[in-house]
Amino acid sequence: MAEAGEEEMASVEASGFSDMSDSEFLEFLDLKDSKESSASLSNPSPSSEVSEKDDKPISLQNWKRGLDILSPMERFHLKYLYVTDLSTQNWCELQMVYGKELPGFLTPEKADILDTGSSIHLARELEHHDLVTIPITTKEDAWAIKFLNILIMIPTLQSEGCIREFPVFGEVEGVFLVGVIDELHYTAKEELELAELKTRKRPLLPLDAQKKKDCFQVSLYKYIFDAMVQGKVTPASLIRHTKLCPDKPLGPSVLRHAQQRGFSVKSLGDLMELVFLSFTLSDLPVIDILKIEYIHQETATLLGTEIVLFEEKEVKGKVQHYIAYWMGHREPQGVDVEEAWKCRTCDYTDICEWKKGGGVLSSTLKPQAKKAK
DNA sequence: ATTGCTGAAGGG
Repeated sequence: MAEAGEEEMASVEASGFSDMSDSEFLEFLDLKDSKESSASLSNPSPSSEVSEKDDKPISLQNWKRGLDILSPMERFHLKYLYVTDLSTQNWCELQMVYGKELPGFLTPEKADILDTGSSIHLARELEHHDLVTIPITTKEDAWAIKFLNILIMIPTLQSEGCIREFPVFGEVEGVFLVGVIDELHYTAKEELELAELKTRKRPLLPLDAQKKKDCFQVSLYKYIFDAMVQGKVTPASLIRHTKLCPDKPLGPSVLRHAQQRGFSVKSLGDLMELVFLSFTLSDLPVIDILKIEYIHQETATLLGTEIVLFEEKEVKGKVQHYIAYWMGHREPQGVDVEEAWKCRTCDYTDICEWKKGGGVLSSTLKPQAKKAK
């Protein structure tokens, strides 16, 4: 697309996962699982290999499935969550679950609003730096690009004072979270400020519920970012959660690009170490200020600004509650009655079992959550 | 493959 000039920073974009839509696995009632389990139950061979090791024999895994229903993390085949998974969970947990089960199920009107929002964000990003498209084939390549972006962006923040679309990741309350910070910059008072832009279809201030969700989102970013600069996010933790292969060869286009940027790396593991060092040795502060700006999509008028008070214990408590669902320790919940107005604009209102049950999950919806031990 | 895999965020 565009080449990087001398002072210009080019953020790198990966391409190559375009076939993802094929894997729209609809495991709504997961009939397949019950079949498998009965088959493997009649084939018991547990005594010899029943161990607490990571490498459980396949038969044991199936056997376990039959007795115990999978947690949502397992059922959706997820190794990690996005920050926005948790913030949409804050809006309505059940809506988020339906969104995972029926991906791409949105009214055209809503999709339009989202698209407009994306375009505005992209335009802002392009004001700041160019994008370079790099073909990739593996997830290791994709993460390598993410790491290269970080390696370029940290010094840029320190020298130019502003970066956009900064990737963050780390373990939070036992689950690995991945996200992208809209903007980081230093203020006149040398404070590090996170700025999140939210665009709105109608020129109105957001409701409290909207603000609450957005505040939670930026709080999560700070939570993760701070952990990164404090050296708490290690390559080992990253590898354990994402199951990335640090020694798998990187694609030629990725290697070429890394060299172009002056990084003499040969593997993903090398890049991880560099990123870890860059985070811990760059004198990056923790985030001082969390700011959200709401603008009108059509006119770009500023509708309001929120400065978010970061309350670590509260954020932590919320995350624990949300993660409990993902780990299968509790059932998903819909909104409280006083927030039932949210159902009016929900795309899943017709099928929602919470709504039908008037505030309890009807038993027909899904497998019961796994009991907490 | 008796299996595997993930641009994140995009608003309400």
